[in-house]
Amino acid sequence: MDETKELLKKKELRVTQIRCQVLEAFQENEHALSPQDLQALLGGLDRVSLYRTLQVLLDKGLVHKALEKNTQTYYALCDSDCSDHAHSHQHVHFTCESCEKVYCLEQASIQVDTKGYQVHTWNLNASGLCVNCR
Amino acid sequence: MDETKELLKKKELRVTQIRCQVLEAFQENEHALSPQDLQALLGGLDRVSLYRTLQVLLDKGLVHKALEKNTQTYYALCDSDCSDHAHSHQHVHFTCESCEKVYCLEQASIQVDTKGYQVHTWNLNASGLCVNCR
DNA sequence: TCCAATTATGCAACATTGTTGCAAAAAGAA
DNA sequence: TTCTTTTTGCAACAATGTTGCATAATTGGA
Repeated sequence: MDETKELLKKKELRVTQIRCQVLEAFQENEHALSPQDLQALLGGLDRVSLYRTLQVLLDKGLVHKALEKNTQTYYALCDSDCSDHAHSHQHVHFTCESCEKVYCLEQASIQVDTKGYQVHTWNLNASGLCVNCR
Repeated sequence: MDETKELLKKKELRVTQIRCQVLEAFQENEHALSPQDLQALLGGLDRVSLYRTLQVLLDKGLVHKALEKNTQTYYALCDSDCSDHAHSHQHVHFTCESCEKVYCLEQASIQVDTKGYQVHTWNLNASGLCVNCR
């Protein structure tokens, strides 16, 4: 059985074409994707269905919002241990200044000191040159 | 002379009502403001003029983009040493989960390790409880 | 395999955010 | 004040995202 089908069934979601297509697009691209990227990649699929698909994948913890940049929202696959609604935390998202792609660096580490503000979650947006462009 | 007028003259910008109003709004609020916040605070000013005003203040290094969140962009005043176009870097932006305000923590410090990606600039978005809400 | 119940999709219409062109108004200098 | 330059405000447009609803697809059970 397809990997995407298993992912969906594990989350008690119906297996539909658009959900498989979207998940496959994420699996085939190491960088984060916006709805606009997905429309370009997958051909002329319905905007509304795409937004609703992303919302479902968000709700079930299959993807997370990587970055909002220039009125576009970028999404990336979650790690397998990402539980519903408690995700999108402690991520480093990296935007390459050369190829403009957004990468989700799950393994990065960080130390913060925030002067009296009680931090629950954080999200680091870095930019520079990615592994391919440097 | 008003503080806002001095700020504008220092940057060789004309002193206009909307620019003073916007700068004063930032000075009177310790948290970051979106165009929508500014419209609410300052009454029914023209949307286009507001966007153009923010763009000018951005270009001249008087404000920077603090955060894009839920299709809204939040802006905050720059420090006095913020030079044109070379700003919005190395900031920590903190969203309070209780009052929803976005704060710009200029003084925070951070240490990052980003596995082979060459970081030029970064921007940390943290959330939790702010000084007033905790 | 077919049926029925449930869920998802696609379309139209709408809402919000942001942009562009251009004429009228305001700011600054002489 | 007067003239030049810049800014504002309006209209129209563009892009992103949302809602309602009828149609189509998925899934579990006969």
